[in-house]
Amino acid sequence: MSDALRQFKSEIFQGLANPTRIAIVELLREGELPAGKLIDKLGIEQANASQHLAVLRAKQIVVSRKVGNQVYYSIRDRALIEVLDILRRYFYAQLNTTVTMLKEAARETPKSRLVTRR
Amino acid sequence: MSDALRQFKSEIFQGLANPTRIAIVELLREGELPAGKLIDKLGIEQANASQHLAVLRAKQIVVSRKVGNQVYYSIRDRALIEVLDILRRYFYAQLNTTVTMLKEAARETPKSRLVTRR
DNA sequence: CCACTATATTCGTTATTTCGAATATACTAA
DNA sequence: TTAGTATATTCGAAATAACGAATATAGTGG
Repeated sequence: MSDALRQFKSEIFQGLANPTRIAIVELLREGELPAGKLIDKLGIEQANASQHLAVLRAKQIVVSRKVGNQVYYSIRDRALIEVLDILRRYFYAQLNTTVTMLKEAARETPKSRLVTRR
Repeated sequence: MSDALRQFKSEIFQGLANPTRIAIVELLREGELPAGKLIDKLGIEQANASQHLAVLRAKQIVVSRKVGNQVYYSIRDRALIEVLDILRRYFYAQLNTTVTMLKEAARETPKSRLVTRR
């Protein structure tokens, strides 16, 4: 695969590599919202929200349009929602795996060993 | 959605937010490889590759198993490959959009204006 | 034991990200 | 014009990431 494509992918990931920005994308899942609404729901500083929105714009994850005084944001491509959905499933799959492993470990290992081991 | 899930997602994205690490994941797409093979194909410093592998392990993106002298890496969950595929399609979709927009702009705007604008 | 190979970790440096505070810009309404 | 609201940008500090050089660890075969 080309370097350009790898670069592009890593920039998308970088754009989403922050819990606040994920929250923003998820708030936009149902459609566009003005920046002010986002700030209210996120409960963070206005400047900070605006900075995160700038990152999302720079990485082409969202687009904005101005309406009078306000700026409406929306997700540029539904593919990104799909990505988040995949990761949600992935998260729960991993959770199950972890829990299963813990249960097995508990069954196989006498309690006394659990305490003193290593 | 829960904070924990958002945190988890952002950590996955952080894990993939680097072209070298994307290259690693793509090299592992067809199955496991020992670290040495990865280093050869990536053409980077051994220490650097090992550091990136440590990040991928920490974010639970890959798993490793030791066989004698070597450490074999593989992708923990195919879902991540799916994510990369979605982004590949997304990349080309965006490319098309951009090209189309450039073409339209060129048609609508006389050449003289393209030079002097702003 | 020693020497060798494969991989990981630590360290120091430089670059990037994140945040809040302050400031700037753009729009509306009077 | 001025005042007010919505949003963006700049600045400086603290935290985090990335890299190569050096070193450490674990495994294999004499």
